[in-house]
Amino acid sequence: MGRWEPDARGRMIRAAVELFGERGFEQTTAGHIAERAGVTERTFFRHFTDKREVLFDSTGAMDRVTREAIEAAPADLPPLSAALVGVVAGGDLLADRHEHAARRSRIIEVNPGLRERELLKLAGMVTATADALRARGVAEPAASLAAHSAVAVFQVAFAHWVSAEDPPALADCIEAAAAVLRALE
Amino acid sequence: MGRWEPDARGRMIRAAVELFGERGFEQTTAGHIAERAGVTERTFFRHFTDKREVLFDSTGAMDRVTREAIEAAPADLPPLSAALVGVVAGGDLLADRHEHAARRSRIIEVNPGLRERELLKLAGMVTATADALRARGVAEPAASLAAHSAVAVFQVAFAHWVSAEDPPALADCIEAAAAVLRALE
DNA sequence: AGTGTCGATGTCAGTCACTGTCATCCTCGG
DNA sequence: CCGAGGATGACAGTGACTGACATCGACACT
Repeated sequence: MGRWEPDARGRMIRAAVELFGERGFEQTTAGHIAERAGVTERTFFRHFTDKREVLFDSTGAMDRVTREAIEAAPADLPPLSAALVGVVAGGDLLADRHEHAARRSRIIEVNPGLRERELLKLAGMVTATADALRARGVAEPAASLAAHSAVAVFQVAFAHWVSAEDPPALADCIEAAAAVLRALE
Repeated sequence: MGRWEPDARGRMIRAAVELFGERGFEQTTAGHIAERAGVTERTFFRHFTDKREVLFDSTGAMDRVTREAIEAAPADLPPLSAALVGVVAGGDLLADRHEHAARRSRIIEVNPGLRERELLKLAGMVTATADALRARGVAEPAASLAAHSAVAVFQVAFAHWVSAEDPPALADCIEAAAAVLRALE
């Protein structure tokens, strides 16, 4: 690996979060981030496909965990329940970092471009969930609809969790939202 | 309005769809579109906030129609049903333009940036729907969840409708998807 | 030690999306 | 005939992102 300072990627992520918090996303250039991280702008773009992506580095892991949890769920669990098991497992990756999640959400919230990217990541979660459901034999369009519903539950629960002063358990937020969804007519 | 050729906006939209179809989105510069439309690049950006936006000019109208349909729906209709009335009404704006919708979708489908923008527009539809539901007295998080569900139904139904060789009625696709959603466990 | 491969980085030049600014030009009302 | 206003053209500038090429240092192999 490194003959230079190690963990260049991590340094860039931290630098970016700091700078976005200090001066805002748009006022921060890729060069600023690179400079604070002690690398070149070119290196920044070798690690992240775009300037936004630096805030979404862990979404791949969430997709994977979600998928695996659904695969591991009891075979007789109905589609929506299985999908919810998945998003709960994915949410667990954030559960103990409420502070960090809140700071990050505050940055994303105020920037349309970043919200757009977040939606793309959520769409990726929908795809992962639907794939995993199909792998258990759930047919279309039930798989996609269950996946969309579960991720919607996640979104609503996450938004509530993040904005809460006294952080409840994310899993509880998800369960509560799921209960409301099931009660819908 | 115009002392120059009228309908500059419409010309740019048509030019853009043509060029995106001919050479692809990324290979088409804003200058190309402007040139074919007989205007300046600067003028293009006066009409559209971004290069992508030229493909999403009618989404504002869909949001409005969706909102109005929900307002006009019977007061005793439960949240999800009311939301579905909304997206059906919104879908009606596209119902008789299957060919155009299909061509547009083909362009969007293959470009991550355009899919991202589409997701933002769908998120706008969720917001419009949730707002309209709250205006009828539906509380949170039920309003958001019903809105998300209805738009998910719309997405799934629209995707099926667009990819169908022999175009069925979009409203029927939506109803069918809604039935599957309600049968979920 | 000597050497060569290889992955990660630096350097540089270039394209294109997008913006601010200012002059210009119809179109309409007076 | 004249002035205000809206839309456009012309132009310069910033910043995101990319491609090509040189470099450096760890590691393996000899």
